[in-house]
Amino acid sequence: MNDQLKGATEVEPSWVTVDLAIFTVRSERLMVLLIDRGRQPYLGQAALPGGYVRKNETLRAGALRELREEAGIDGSRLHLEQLGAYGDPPRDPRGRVVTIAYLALGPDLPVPVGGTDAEHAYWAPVSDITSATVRLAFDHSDIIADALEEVRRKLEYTAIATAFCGESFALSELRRIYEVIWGQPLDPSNFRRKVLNTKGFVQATGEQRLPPTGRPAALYRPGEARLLSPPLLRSNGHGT
Amino acid sequence: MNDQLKGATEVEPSWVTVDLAIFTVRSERLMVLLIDRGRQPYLGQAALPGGYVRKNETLRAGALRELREEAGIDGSRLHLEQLGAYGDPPRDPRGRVVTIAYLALGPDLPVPVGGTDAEHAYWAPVSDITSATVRLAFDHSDIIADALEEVRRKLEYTAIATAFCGESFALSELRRIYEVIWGQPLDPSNFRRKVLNTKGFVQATGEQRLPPTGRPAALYRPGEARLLSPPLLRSNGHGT
DNA sequence: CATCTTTAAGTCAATATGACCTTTAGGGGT
DNA sequence: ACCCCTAAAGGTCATATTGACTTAAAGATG
Repeated sequence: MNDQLKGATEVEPSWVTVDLAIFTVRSERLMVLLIDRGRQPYLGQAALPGGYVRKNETLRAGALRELREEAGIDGSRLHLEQLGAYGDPPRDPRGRVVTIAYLALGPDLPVPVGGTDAEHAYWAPVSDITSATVRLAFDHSDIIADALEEVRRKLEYTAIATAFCGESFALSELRRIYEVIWGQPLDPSNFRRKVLNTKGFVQATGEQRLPPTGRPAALYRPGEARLLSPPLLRSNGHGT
Repeated sequence: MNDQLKGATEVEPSWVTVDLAIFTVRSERLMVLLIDRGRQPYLGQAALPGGYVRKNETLRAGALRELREEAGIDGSRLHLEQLGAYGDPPRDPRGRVVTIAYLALGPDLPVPVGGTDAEHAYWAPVSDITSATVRLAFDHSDIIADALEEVRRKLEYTAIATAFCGESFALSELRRIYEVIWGQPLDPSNFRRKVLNTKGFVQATGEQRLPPTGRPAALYRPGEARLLSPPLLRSNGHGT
């Protein structure tokens, strides 16, 4: 935004991209959408979907476009927030590349269809990346690690967990989101009490759903609250 | 990071800058460091310090350099974190400008000396900007508003408040930080109990300080904890 | 209609919080 | 020396929240 140094010798033009960490919960695991790169560098290696920001396009619009183009996902119903900028030292003779990472959260999304290119898009367990089982292109492993930390913390003091659920959901589904992402079981009764006592977290639809077995569950939809106060904390301390 | 679209018609080179929202507490008010712009655009108007990121320089290093060059502040003792990327639609024929905003927090810093250019640097009350009393260049008012929100929230669940204090401080000084930034009084006794019972928040130095009047205050230094759990919440709800 | 499973609701001790009060340790004035 | 003022330090107590646990309710199955 400032132009004080424009034209100074050390200044160079840059390329700005957006990369997307798209999270969902599938089969009891937190998954992230990956693509296999169809070109250099890192040809054939797994990476986050993303691409160059176009002229006259806001960063957010670019993220939404990539979401659609590379993952075949309509972003209008997803939670989408900016994670931050990653601008490691240049590795391309054409100039520096700075990527703006976006975090997208959605309900158990359909297996993505192939993107615009011949790139294969698929869900991978986040644990495979954080445990370094899968090695990603660029610094995408770092981005996913940051995204995971962000999600874990935000589950505590915001209502984003509902972004992983569909239009309506049972409290046990919402609780499963927490359990999967935090990697720890929660007491069903205490969770229910906490969620229902937090004004605006969820809103009863009045409908019910029959589980495969057991008592019918009341259904809820996301409430208007964005922040939870007091927050829903993990039992053991999460810091020092 | 991704190169899928490099060379496509809609892609353009960009200019990457860093802008700094440097906060401190002076005379019972939260202040932000501003400069009066010495060139176009927005000549003469107030703006955040910042500038172009140089070749082979990390974003963080660029922020630290600008901190030193434009504000005369040694950033090694400040809290410095990335706030996010701001990439409004291009307004410059040479291409898009994306700025990476950084948030810096420090103790009552000396009145900054003039920067490298003839630009005048000075502290301005944040309230003057959020109340639109002072109009800033670019979208810097938005950045400051976001920074303020970030700081207010982080006071709750992190130990960043100590970043506003010096090497050692009395609990009343730490409390004043909260009161000034949250804009609400806190019960001294309850605040003390909370801070001292939160392991790792502060650490007693064993020394004392004589206030202008009243009983000597024990001094503390920042603890090792980065996160507070449970958090130190504002009394009234802060969102719905 | 007994049983299984899951949701829903209740109990109770431990902990944390908010509001408020008392004591302590200085300095200043008389 | 003594009293008063101020702010720090420490304590009380009712209330709210949490964690661990128990009990009741509503379906499906055989």
